[in-house]
Amino acid sequence: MNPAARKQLVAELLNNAVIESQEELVKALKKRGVEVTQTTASRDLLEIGAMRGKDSGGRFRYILGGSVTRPSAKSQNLLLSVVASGNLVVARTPPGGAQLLAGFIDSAITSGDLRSGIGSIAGDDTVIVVAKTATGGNTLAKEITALVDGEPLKSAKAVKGLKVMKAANSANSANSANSAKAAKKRSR
Amino acid sequence: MNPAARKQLVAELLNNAVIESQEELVKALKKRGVEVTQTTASRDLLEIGAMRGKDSGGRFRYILGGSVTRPSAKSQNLLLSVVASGNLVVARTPPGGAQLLAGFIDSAITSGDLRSGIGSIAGDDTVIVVAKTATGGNTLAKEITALVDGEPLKSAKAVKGLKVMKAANSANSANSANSAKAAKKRSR
DNA sequence: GGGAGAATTGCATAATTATGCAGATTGACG
DNA sequence: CGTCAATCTGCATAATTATGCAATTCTCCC
Repeated sequence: MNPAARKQLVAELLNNAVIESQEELVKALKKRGVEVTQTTASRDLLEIGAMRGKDSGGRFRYILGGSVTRPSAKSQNLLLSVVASGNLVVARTPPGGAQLLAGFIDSAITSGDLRSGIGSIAGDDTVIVVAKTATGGNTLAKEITALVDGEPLKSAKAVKGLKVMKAANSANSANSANSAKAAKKRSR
Repeated sequence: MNPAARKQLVAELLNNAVIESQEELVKALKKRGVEVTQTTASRDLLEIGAMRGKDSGGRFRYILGGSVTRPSAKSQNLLLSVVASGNLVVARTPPGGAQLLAGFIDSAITSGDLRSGIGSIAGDDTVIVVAKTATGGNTLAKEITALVDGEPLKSAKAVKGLKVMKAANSANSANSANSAKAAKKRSR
């Protein structure tokens, strides 16, 4: 059997069965009439981008990972998804991109480009934006999407009396410490 | 150093640097004042669901896995309490464990295991999870509890007011202070 | 305070995976 | 057909990772 076809078979096996080790892969291949050693199994797995880890059941397993690379440039794919619920919007970013997006959103709020938002708080890859009204999440989500997509939402009218939300006045001490850390990172 | 905090640090390292081997992880941790052996590094990586493979450049690399692999939150006592308020859920973890739990929750949301949640945000020992519907906090709290641990945790009960997060007791406060100090050293 | 039991960690080592090297196989070309 | 170059494969072994076990530390709880 030629190597390309064998790799294809390995990929199918990984998707349709639990392969816990290379020795197990060797056996699975043998059962299908393909005899190779652990050496070749190792090479095949590396070449098709398989990865090994433990699944939810605590067992080892090889899987075919997607892209191994993590985005480092946060300019293009900064906003991965936007979902609204009630007065909140949850925006997703690549790991580490939340602070940047939050700053962008805060800036838009201050400038009046995001009229229905009153502030945001960022973690590592998630930003929560608070809408002005109790049911304003949907509208806000659309505004954020449009804004990041480059739609000009320009408005010279500043929102009055609104301020970037800080959790420092929260009743919870631990949470305020967390938020303080996040806020510090957002210096601009 | 607290194991949960160390695991969070490991997760950050994996996201922000190329870690090619466990020995390299040991060195990276040492540079940040955390001294452990390869044994502990191996266990940490398995418990946070890291996987090893080759990236596009042909180098080995550990990454945090996606849907197939997930952290064993239960065995780590990662989830201390869950309370709901309106469309929000507040989950508490040991100091430094919030990022880890949030990753676990986000993974569950992405994979569809947490259907009533849309996203989470983490501080140091607190995670806020947003429910899909305006009153979905209660349901979400139950789902989170069931997901992390087959049986309900102690006092995983929803409350109505916003004063849901009780301040940590004295012992925990000390730990939180230490953890906050450690967190300050971390770059992100 | 102090004892019981759980959790954490490192050592030594088992288990597993990766790789240098040499031989085998294939395909192109004169 | 013979030769060369490239690819593929397995063996032996290096490199790396996982784990049993005992020692230590932490957590309750009385």
